[in-house]
Amino acid sequence: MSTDHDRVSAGRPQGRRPGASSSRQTILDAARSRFARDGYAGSTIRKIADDAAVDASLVMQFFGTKEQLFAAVMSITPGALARMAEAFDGPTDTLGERVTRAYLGVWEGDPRDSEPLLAMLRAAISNEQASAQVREFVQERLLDARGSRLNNDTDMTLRAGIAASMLVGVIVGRRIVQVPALVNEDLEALIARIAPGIHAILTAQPELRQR
Amino acid sequence: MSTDHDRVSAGRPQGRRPGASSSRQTILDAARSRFARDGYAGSTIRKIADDAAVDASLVMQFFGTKEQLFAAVMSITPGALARMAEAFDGPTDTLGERVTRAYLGVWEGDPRDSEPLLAMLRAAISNEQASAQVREFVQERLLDARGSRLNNDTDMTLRAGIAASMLVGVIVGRRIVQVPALVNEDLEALIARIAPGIHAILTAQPELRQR
DNA sequence: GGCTTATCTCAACAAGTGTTGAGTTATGCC
DNA sequence: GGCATAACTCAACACTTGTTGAGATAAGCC
Repeated sequence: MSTDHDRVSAGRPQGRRPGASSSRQTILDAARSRFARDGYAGSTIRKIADDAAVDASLVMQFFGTKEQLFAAVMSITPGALARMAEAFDGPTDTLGERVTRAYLGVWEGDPRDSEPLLAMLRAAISNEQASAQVREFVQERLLDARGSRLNNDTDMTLRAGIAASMLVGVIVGRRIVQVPALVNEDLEALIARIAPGIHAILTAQPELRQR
Repeated sequence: MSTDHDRVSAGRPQGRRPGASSSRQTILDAARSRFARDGYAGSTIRKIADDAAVDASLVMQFFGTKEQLFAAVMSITPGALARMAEAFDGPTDTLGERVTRAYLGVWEGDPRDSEPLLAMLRAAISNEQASAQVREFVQERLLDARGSRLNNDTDMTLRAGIAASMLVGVIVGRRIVQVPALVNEDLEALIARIAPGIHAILTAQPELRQR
Protein backbone atom coordinates (compact mmCIF):
# COMPACT_ATOMS: atom_id res chain seq x y z
CA MET A 1 0.00 0.00 0.00
CA SER A 2 2.68 2.51 0.98
CA THR A 3 5.11 3.60 -1.68
CA ASP A 4 8.81 3.60 -1.01
CA HIS A 5 8.67 7.22 0.33
CA ASP A 6 5.79 8.24 2.58
CA ARG A 7 4.05 11.46 1.53
CA VAL A 8 5.07 13.46 4.55
CA SER A 9 7.74 12.07 6.80
CA ALA A 10 6.08 12.68 10.17
CA GLY A 11 5.85 16.46 10.53
CA ARG A 12 8.99 17.43 8.68
CA PRO A 13 7.93 19.91 5.97
CA GLN A 14 8.82 19.54 2.34
CA GLY A 15 8.91 21.76 -0.72
CA ARG A 16 8.93 25.55 -0.84
CA ARG A 17 8.50 27.29 2.51
CA PRO A 18 5.62 29.75 3.03
CA GLY A 19 6.29 33.41 3.69
CA ALA A 20 9.43 33.59 1.62
CA SER A 21 8.15 36.51 -0.43
CA SER A 22 7.43 40.03 0.75
CA SER A 23 4.22 40.29 -1.24
CA ARG A 24 1.97 39.47 1.65
CA GLN A 25 3.21 42.41 3.69
CA THR A 26 3.14 44.67 0.63
CA ILE A 27 -0.50 43.78 0.06
CA LEU A 28 -1.31 44.41 3.71
CA ASP A 29 0.31 47.86 3.59
CA ALA A 30 -1.53 48.76 0.40
CA ALA A 31 -4.82 47.57 1.87
CA ARG A 32 -4.26 49.60 5.03
CA SER A 33 -3.78 52.82 3.06
CA ARG A 34 -6.65 52.14 0.70
CA PHE A 35 -9.14 51.28 3.41
CA ALA A 36 -8.10 54.41 5.30
CA ARG A 37 -8.53 56.63 2.26
CA ASP A 38 -11.52 55.11 0.47
CA GLY A 39 -13.36 53.20 3.18
CA TYR A 40 -14.46 49.57 2.94
CA ALA A 41 -16.92 49.77 0.06
CA GLY A 42 -14.77 52.24 -1.87
CA SER A 43 -11.71 50.03 -1.74
CA THR A 44 -11.62 47.29 -4.35
CA ILE A 45 -9.47 44.20 -4.39
CA ARG A 46 -8.22 45.17 -7.81
CA LYS A 47 -7.09 48.63 -6.72
CA ILE A 48 -5.32 47.22 -3.69
CA ALA A 49 -3.66 44.60 -5.88
CA ASP A 50 -2.54 47.29 -8.32
CA ASP A 51 -1.07 49.37 -5.49
CA ALA A 52 0.90 46.32 -4.44
CA ALA A 53 1.88 45.56 -8.08
CA VAL A 54 0.30 42.16 -7.81
CA ASP A 55 -2.56 40.23 -9.36
CA ALA A 56 -5.95 40.48 -7.67
CA SER A 57 -6.29 36.76 -7.21
CA LEU A 58 -3.10 36.65 -5.18
CA VAL A 59 -4.80 38.89 -2.66
CA MET A 60 -7.64 36.41 -2.44
CA GLN A 61 -5.25 33.51 -2.13
CA PHE A 62 -3.47 35.11 0.81
CA PHE A 63 -6.45 36.51 2.69
CA GLY A 64 -9.38 34.45 1.46
CA THR A 65 -11.97 37.16 1.22
CA LYS A 66 -12.30 40.93 1.25
CA GLU A 67 -13.75 40.91 4.75
CA GLN A 68 -10.88 38.81 6.02
CA LEU A 69 -8.40 41.16 4.41
CA PHE A 70 -10.13 44.02 6.17
CA ALA A 71 -10.02 42.14 9.45
CA ALA A 72 -6.30 41.59 8.95
CA VAL A 73 -5.82 45.32 8.47
CA MET A 74 -7.84 46.12 11.59
CA SER A 75 -6.02 43.82 13.95
CA ILE A 76 -2.71 45.65 14.07
CA THR A 77 -3.18 48.42 16.61
CA PRO A 78 -2.97 47.12 20.15
CA GLY A 79 -0.29 49.64 21.10
CA ALA A 80 -2.23 52.69 20.06
CA LEU A 81 -5.31 51.53 21.92
CA ALA A 82 -3.30 50.97 25.07
CA ARG A 83 -1.79 54.45 24.88
CA MET A 84 -5.24 55.99 24.72
CA ALA A 85 -6.63 53.88 27.54
CA GLU A 86 -3.67 54.58 29.83
CA ALA A 87 -4.24 58.32 29.56
CA PHE A 88 -7.20 57.94 31.89
CA ASP A 89 -4.86 56.98 34.73
CA GLY A 90 -3.12 59.73 36.66
CA PRO A 91 -3.78 62.95 38.56
CA THR A 92 -7.29 64.32 38.09
CA ASP A 93 -6.34 67.94 37.50
CA THR A 94 -4.55 67.17 34.23
CA LEU A 95 -6.96 64.43 33.13
CA GLY A 96 -8.53 66.36 30.25
CA GLU A 97 -5.24 67.35 28.75
CA ARG A 98 -3.75 63.87 29.03
CA VAL A 99 -6.72 62.19 27.37
CA THR A 100 -6.96 64.82 24.63
CA ARG A 101 -3.25 64.62 23.90
CA ALA A 102 -3.25 60.84 23.82
CA TYR A 103 -6.17 60.67 21.38
CA LEU A 104 -5.11 63.34 18.94
CA GLY A 105 -1.49 62.23 19.21
CA VAL A 106 -2.25 58.72 18.03
CA TRP A 107 -4.16 60.08 15.04
CA GLU A 108 -1.39 62.47 14.06
CA GLY A 109 1.47 60.04 14.49
CA ASP A 110 2.65 56.89 12.77
CA PRO A 111 0.39 55.96 9.82
CA ARG A 112 0.63 52.38 10.97
CA ASP A 113 -1.37 53.47 13.99
CA SER A 114 -3.62 56.12 12.49
CA GLU A 115 -4.47 54.50 9.18
CA PRO A 116 -6.15 51.41 10.61
CA LEU A 117 -8.11 53.65 12.95
CA LEU A 118 -9.15 55.91 10.09
CA ALA A 119 -10.08 52.86 8.07
CA MET A 120 -12.09 51.59 11.01
CA LEU A 121 -13.94 54.91 11.23
CA ARG A 122 -14.68 55.15 7.53
CA ALA A 123 -15.75 51.54 7.35
CA ALA A 124 -17.95 51.81 10.43
CA ILE A 125 -20.46 53.57 8.23
CA SER A 126 -21.12 50.78 5.77
CA ASN A 127 -19.69 47.70 7.39
CA GLU A 128 -21.23 46.12 10.44
CA GLN A 129 -18.01 44.37 11.43
CA ALA A 130 -16.20 47.69 11.59
CA SER A 131 -19.08 49.37 13.35
CA ALA A 132 -18.94 46.76 16.06
CA GLN A 133 -15.22 47.30 16.34
CA VAL A 134 -15.57 51.06 16.81
CA ARG A 135 -18.29 50.39 19.36
CA GLU A 136 -16.05 48.11 21.32
CA PHE A 137 -13.17 50.54 20.93
CA VAL A 138 -15.06 53.51 22.34
CA GLN A 139 -16.88 51.56 24.99
CA GLU A 140 -14.98 48.66 26.36
CA ARG A 141 -11.32 48.80 25.62
CA LEU A 142 -11.03 52.29 26.96
CA LEU A 143 -12.53 51.38 30.31
CA ASP A 144 -13.03 47.73 31.06
CA ALA A 145 -9.39 46.98 30.41
CA ARG A 146 -8.43 49.14 33.40
CA GLY A 147 -10.19 49.10 36.75
CA SER A 148 -11.76 52.56 36.25
CA ARG A 149 -11.03 53.78 39.74
CA LEU A 150 -11.98 57.43 39.35
CA ASN A 151 -15.67 57.36 40.15
CA ASN A 152 -18.39 54.77 40.41
CA ASP A 153 -18.33 52.56 37.34
CA THR A 154 -21.41 53.33 35.26
CA ASP A 155 -21.05 57.08 35.64
CA MET A 156 -17.42 57.05 34.53
CA THR A 157 -18.25 54.72 31.67
CA LEU A 158 -20.75 57.25 30.40
CA ARG A 159 -18.36 60.17 30.81
CA ALA A 160 -15.57 58.37 29.01
CA GLY A 161 -17.92 57.25 26.25
CA ILE A 162 -18.98 60.83 25.66
CA ALA A 163 -15.42 62.12 25.77
CA ALA A 164 -14.21 59.45 23.37
CA SER A 165 -17.06 60.15 20.95
CA MET A 166 -16.28 63.85 21.05
CA LEU A 167 -12.61 63.31 20.36
CA VAL A 168 -13.49 60.98 17.52
CA GLY A 169 -15.70 63.79 16.23
CA VAL A 170 -12.72 66.13 16.21
CA ILE A 171 -10.72 63.53 14.28
CA VAL A 172 -13.53 63.18 11.76
CA GLY A 173 -13.59 66.95 11.34
CA ARG A 174 -9.85 67.22 10.94
CA ARG A 175 -8.94 64.10 8.99
CA ILE A 176 -12.05 63.09 7.06
CA VAL A 177 -14.35 66.07 6.51
CA GLN A 178 -11.39 68.45 6.72
CA VAL A 179 -13.09 71.43 8.26
CA PRO A 180 -10.73 74.34 7.50
CA ALA A 181 -10.68 75.71 11.04
CA LEU A 182 -9.54 72.34 12.37
CA VAL A 183 -7.11 71.53 9.58
CA ASN A 184 -5.31 74.86 9.74
CA GLU A 185 -4.67 74.76 13.47
CA ASP A 186 -1.57 72.99 14.68
CA LEU A 187 -1.84 70.14 17.11
CA GLU A 188 -0.79 71.94 20.29
CA ALA A 189 -3.18 74.84 19.72
CA LEU A 190 -5.97 72.38 19.12
CA ILE A 191 -5.18 70.47 22.29
CA ALA A 192 -5.15 73.71 24.30
CA ARG A 193 -8.63 74.56 23.04
CA ILE A 194 -10.10 71.07 23.41
CA ALA A 195 -8.61 69.96 26.71
CA PRO A 196 -10.84 72.17 28.94
CA GLY A 197 -13.94 70.72 27.32
CA ILE A 198 -12.83 67.12 27.74
CA HIS A 199 -11.78 67.91 31.30
CA ALA A 200 -15.24 69.24 32.06
CA ILE A 201 -16.89 66.15 30.57
CA LEU A 202 -14.74 63.83 32.64
CA THR A 203 -14.92 65.70 35.95
CA ALA A 204 -17.76 68.26 36.10
CA GLN A 205 -21.04 67.74 37.88
CA PRO A 206 -23.88 67.37 35.35
CA GLU A 207 -25.90 70.56 34.93
CA LEU A 208 -29.22 69.98 36.60
CA ARG A 209 -30.61 73.38 35.63
CA GLN A 210 -33.89 72.79 33.79
CA ARG A 211 -33.60 75.03 30.72
CA MET B 1 -45.13 75.60 -43.95
CA SER B 2 -47.16 75.94 -40.74
CA THR B 3 -50.02 73.52 -40.26
CA ASP B 4 -53.49 74.71 -39.25
CA HIS B 5 -52.60 74.52 -35.52
CA ASP B 6 -49.18 75.79 -34.37
CA ARG B 7 -47.26 73.30 -32.24
CA VAL B 8 -47.33 75.36 -29.08
CA SER B 9 -49.61 78.38 -28.95
CA ALA B 10 -47.15 80.92 -27.51
CA GLY B 11 -46.34 79.72 -23.97
CA ARG B 12 -49.68 78.18 -23.11
CA PRO B 13 -48.97 74.57 -22.09
CA GLN B 14 -50.73 71.63 -23.59
CA GLY B 15 -51.23 67.98 -22.73
CA ARG B 16 -50.80 66.35 -19.33
CA ARG B 17 -49.45 68.61 -16.58
CA PRO B 18 -46.27 67.68 -14.69
CA GLY B 19 -46.36 66.88 -10.98
CA ALA B 20 -49.80 65.34 -11.07
CA SER B 21 -48.65 62.13 -9.40
CA SER B 22 -47.33 61.64 -5.88
CA SER B 23 -44.56 59.29 -7.03
CA ARG B 24 -41.91 61.97 -7.08
CA GLN B 25 -42.35 62.74 -3.40
CA THR B 26 -42.62 59.05 -2.56
CA ILE B 27 -39.29 58.44 -4.27
CA LEU B 28 -37.72 61.36 -2.44
CA ASP B 29 -38.90 60.02 0.93
CA ALA B 30 -37.61 56.54 0.16
CA ALA B 31 -34.27 57.94 -0.96
CA ARG B 32 -33.98 60.03 2.21
CA SER B 33 -34.45 56.99 4.43
CA ARG B 34 -32.18 54.77 2.37
CA PHE B 35 -29.34 57.24 2.18
CA ALA B 36 -29.61 57.81 5.94
CA ARG B 37 -29.53 54.09 6.68
CA ASP B 38 -27.14 52.72 4.06
CA GLY B 39 -25.04 55.71 3.03
CA TYR B 40 -24.44 56.83 -0.52
CA ALA B 41 -22.59 53.84 -1.93
CA GLY B 42 -24.75 51.36 -0.05
CA SER B 43 -27.98 52.78 -1.41
CA THR B 44 -28.89 51.57 -4.89
CA ILE B 45 -31.36 53.09 -7.30
CA ARG B 46 -33.14 49.77 -7.54
CA LYS B 47 -33.60 49.46 -3.78
CA ILE B 48 -34.91 53.01 -3.53
CA ALA B 49 -37.26 52.33 -6.44
CA ASP B 50 -38.51 49.16 -4.75
CA ASP B 51 -39.15 51.05 -1.50
CA ALA B 52 -41.23 53.51 -3.48
CA ALA B 53 -42.96 50.69 -5.39
CA VAL B 54 -41.76 52.11 -8.66
CA ASP B 55 -39.50 51.15 -11.54
CA ALA B 56 -35.84 52.13 -11.28
CA SER B 57 -35.88 54.05 -14.52
CA LEU B 58 -38.60 56.34 -13.24
CA VAL B 59 -36.20 57.47 -10.55
CA MET B 60 -33.69 58.33 -13.24
CA GLN B 61 -36.31 60.12 -15.28
CA PHE B 62 -37.27 62.32 -12.35
CA PHE B 63 -33.85 63.04 -10.92
CA GLY B 64 -31.48 62.43 -13.80
CA THR B 65 -28.67 60.75 -11.94
CA LYS B 66 -27.89 59.16 -8.58
CA GLU B 67 -25.81 62.15 -7.51
CA GLN B 68 -28.61 64.54 -8.37
CA LEU B 69 -31.06 62.42 -6.42
CA PHE B 70 -28.70 62.61 -3.47
CA ALA B 71 -28.41 66.37 -3.89
CA ALA B 72 -32.20 66.62 -3.89
CA VAL B 73 -32.31 64.69 -0.61
CA MET B 74 -29.67 66.93 0.94
CA SER B 75 -31.28 70.23 0.10
CA ILE B 76 -34.27 70.00 2.40
CA THR B 77 -33.05 71.11 5.80
CA PRO B 78 -32.76 74.88 6.02
CA GLY B 79 -34.92 75.03 9.13
CA ALA B 80 -32.85 72.59 11.15
CA LEU B 81 -29.65 74.38 10.25
CA ALA B 82 -31.11 77.70 11.31
CA ARG B 83 -32.17 76.27 14.66
CA MET B 84 -28.64 75.10 15.36
CA ALA B 85 -27.05 78.36 14.29
CA GLU B 86 -29.41 80.49 16.34
CA ALA B 87 -28.47 78.64 19.51
CA PHE B 88 -25.20 80.54 19.52
CA ASP B 89 -27.07 83.79 20.19
CA GLY B 90 -28.11 84.61 23.74
CA PRO B 91 -26.69 84.94 27.24
CA THR B 92 -23.21 83.53 27.65
CA ASP B 93 -23.78 81.64 30.88
CA THR B 94 -26.22 79.20 29.25
CA LEU B 95 -24.41 79.05 25.90
CA GLY B 96 -23.17 75.48 26.23
CA GLU B 97 -26.54 74.10 27.18
CA ARG B 98 -28.37 75.94 24.40
CA VAL B 99 -25.99 74.77 21.70
CA THR B 100 -25.92 71.20 22.98
CA ARG B 101 -29.70 71.06 23.22
CA ALA B 102 -30.18 72.52 19.76
CA TYR B 103 -27.80 70.04 18.13
CA LEU B 104 -28.97 66.89 19.81
CA GLY B 105 -32.58 68.03 19.57
CA VAL B 106 -32.47 68.28 15.80
CA TRP B 107 -30.99 64.81 15.54
CA GLU B 108 -33.58 63.27 17.82
CA GLY B 109 -36.59 65.00 16.32
CA ASP B 110 -38.43 64.84 13.02
CA PRO B 111 -36.86 62.31 10.64
CA ARG B 112 -37.31 64.85 7.87
CA ASP B 113 -34.66 66.88 9.66
CA SER B 114 -32.44 64.17 11.07
CA GLU B 115 -32.41 61.72 8.18
CA PRO B 116 -30.88 64.09 5.65
CA LEU B 117 -28.26 65.05 8.20
CA LEU B 118 -27.51 61.41 8.95
CA ALA B 119 -27.34 60.72 5.23
CA MET B 120 -24.99 63.64 4.85
CA LEU B 121 -22.76 62.26 7.58
CA ARG B 122 -22.68 58.73 6.23
CA ALA B 123 -22.07 59.92 2.71
CA ALA B 124 -19.34 62.33 3.75
CA ILE B 125 -17.11 59.32 4.03
CA SER B 126 -17.24 58.13 0.44
CA ASN B 127 -18.73 61.04 -1.46
CA GLU B 128 -16.84 64.28 -2.00
CA GLN B 129 -20.00 66.28 -2.60
CA ALA B 130 -21.37 65.29 0.78
CA SER B 131 -18.03 65.83 2.44
CA ALA B 132 -17.98 69.39 1.16
CA GLN B 133 -21.48 69.87 2.44
CA VAL B 134 -20.60 68.71 5.94
CA ARG B 135 -17.56 70.95 5.82
CA GLU B 136 -19.66 73.94 4.93
CA PHE B 137 -22.23 72.92 7.51
CA VAL B 138 -19.79 72.77 10.39
CA GLN B 139 -17.75 75.74 9.31
CA GLU B 140 -19.73 78.42 7.58
CA ARG B 141 -23.41 78.08 8.10
CA LEU B 142 -23.04 77.91 11.83
CA LEU B 143 -21.08 81.12 12.02
CA ASP B 144 -20.93 83.25 8.92
CA ALA B 145 -24.69 83.39 8.68
CA ARG B 146 -24.80 85.36 11.96
CA GLY B 147 -22.47 88.19 12.86
CA SER B 148 -20.60 86.16 15.50
CA ARG B 149 -20.51 88.89 18.11
CA LEU B 150 -19.21 86.92 21.06
CA ASN B 151 -15.45 87.23 20.64
CA ASN B 152 -13.06 88.17 17.90
CA ASP B 153 -13.99 86.34 14.75
CA THR B 154 -11.29 83.76 14.02
CA ASP B 155 -11.10 82.63 17.62
CA MET B 156 -14.85 82.08 17.83
CA THR B 157 -14.84 80.32 14.47
CA LEU B 158 -12.32 77.85 15.81
CA ARG B 159 -14.23 77.32 19.04
CA ALA B 160 -17.50 76.77 17.23
CA GLY B 161 -15.85 74.44 14.73
CA ILE B 162 -14.49 72.32 17.55
CA ALA B 163 -17.79 72.31 19.41
CA ALA B 164 -19.74 71.38 16.29
CA SER B 165 -17.31 68.55 15.48
CA MET B 166 -17.61 67.25 19.00
CA LEU B 167 -21.38 67.27 18.94
CA VAL B 168 -21.33 65.54 15.56
CA GLY B 169 -19.07 62.98 17.21
CA VAL B 170 -21.69 62.35 19.87
CA ILE B 171 -24.31 61.90 17.14
CA VAL B 172 -22.07 59.42 15.35
CA GLY B 173 -21.64 57.50 18.58
CA ARG B 174 -25.35 57.48 19.38
CA ARG B 175 -26.96 57.10 15.96
CA ILE B 176 -24.39 55.39 13.74
CA VAL B 177 -21.91 53.39 15.79
CA GLN B 178 -24.46 52.97 18.57
CA VAL B 179 -22.16 52.93 21.55
CA PRO B 180 -24.26 51.34 24.32
CA ALA B 181 -23.50 54.00 26.93
CA LEU B 182 -24.76 56.73 24.60
CA VAL B 183 -27.74 54.82 23.25
CA ASN B 184 -29.09 53.82 26.66
CA GLU B 185 -29.05 57.30 28.13
CA ASP B 186 -32.07 59.52 27.57
CA LEU B 187 -31.68 62.85 25.86
CA GLU B 188 -31.89 65.11 28.91
CA ALA B 189 -29.33 63.12 30.86
CA LEU B 190 -27.01 63.25 27.89
CA ILE B 191 -27.41 67.00 27.53
CA ALA B 192 -26.69 67.49 31.22
CA ARG B 193 -23.43 65.57 30.86
CA ILE B 194 -22.34 67.16 27.59
CA ALA B 195 -23.30 70.79 28.13
CA PRO B 196 -20.47 71.63 30.57
CA GLY B 197 -17.92 70.37 28.06
CA ILE B 198 -19.35 72.37 25.18
CA HIS B 199 -19.63 75.38 27.44
CA ALA B 200 -15.95 75.11 28.30
CA ILE B 201 -14.98 74.84 24.64
CA LEU B 202 -16.97 77.92 23.73
CA THR B 203 -15.96 80.12 26.66
CA ALA B 204 -12.89 78.87 28.52
CA GLN B 205 -9.40 80.28 28.13
CA PRO B 206 -7.16 77.81 26.31
CA GLU B 207 -4.88 75.85 28.64
CA LEU B 208 -1.40 77.22 28.17
CA ARG B 209 0.18 74.78 30.57
CA GLN B 210 3.00 73.04 28.72
CA ARG B 211 2.56 69.43 29.72
C1' DG C 1 18.65 15.92 -11.46
C1' DG C 2 13.47 14.90 -9.45
C1' DC C 3 9.68 15.96 -6.20
C1' DT C 4 6.81 18.72 -3.41
C1' DT C 5 5.00 22.78 -2.05
C1' DA C 6 4.24 27.79 -2.28
C1' DT C 7 3.92 32.01 -4.91
C1' DC C 8 1.97 34.15 -8.62
C1' DT C 9 -0.61 35.18 -13.33
C1' DC C 10 -4.41 34.70 -16.73
C1' DA C 11 -8.95 34.33 -18.10
C1' DA C 12 -13.32 33.89 -16.92
C1' DC C 13 -17.82 33.72 -14.26
C1' DA C 14 -21.99 35.34 -11.88
C1' DA C 15 -24.01 39.01 -9.72
C1' DG C 16 -25.01 43.73 -9.18
C1' DT C 17 -24.34 48.54 -10.61
C1' DG C 18 -26.01 53.16 -12.95
C1' DT C 19 -27.99 54.33 -17.05
C1' DT C 20 -30.57 54.35 -21.60
C1' DG C 21 -34.11 53.93 -25.24
C1' DA C 22 -38.32 52.35 -26.88
C1' DG C 23 -42.75 51.49 -25.89
C1' DT C 24 -47.21 51.78 -23.00
C1' DT C 25 -50.57 54.01 -20.19
C1' DA C 26 -52.75 57.91 -18.16
C1' DT C 27 -54.08 62.84 -17.93
C1' DG C 28 -55.62 67.16 -19.46
C1' DC C 29 -56.73 70.69 -23.19
C1' DC C 30 -59.00 71.54 -27.81
C1' DG D 1 -63.82 62.44 -29.81
C1' DG D 2 -58.41 63.69 -31.03
C1' DC D 3 -53.96 65.12 -29.72
C1' DA D 4 -49.97 66.51 -27.00
C1' DT D 5 -47.43 65.70 -23.09
C1' DA D 6 -46.26 63.60 -18.77
C1' DA D 7 -45.96 59.39 -15.95
C1' DC D 8 -44.48 54.97 -16.05
C1' DT D 9 -42.70 50.02 -17.39
C1' DC D 10 -39.70 46.65 -19.80
C1' DA D 11 -35.61 44.96 -21.46
C1' DA D 12 -31.22 45.63 -22.26
C1' DC D 13 -26.53 47.99 -22.36
C1' DA D 14 -21.78 48.51 -20.61
C1' DC D 15 -19.21 48.23 -16.66
C1' DT D 16 -17.38 46.94 -12.13
C1' DT D 17 -17.49 43.97 -8.40
C1' DG D 18 -15.73 39.73 -5.51
C1' DT D 19 -14.41 35.30 -6.41
C1' DT D 20 -12.71 30.93 -8.72
C1' DG D 21 -9.98 27.41 -11.24
C1' DA D 22 -6.27 26.06 -14.02
C1' DG D 23 -1.85 26.64 -15.14
C1' DA D 24 3.01 28.70 -14.95
C1' DT D 25 7.10 29.89 -12.26
C1' DA D 26 10.03 29.68 -8.31
C1' DA D 27 11.99 27.80 -4.03
C1' DG D 28 13.61 24.37 -0.93
C1' DC D 29 14.50 19.31 0.23
C1' DC D 30 16.01 14.42 -1.36
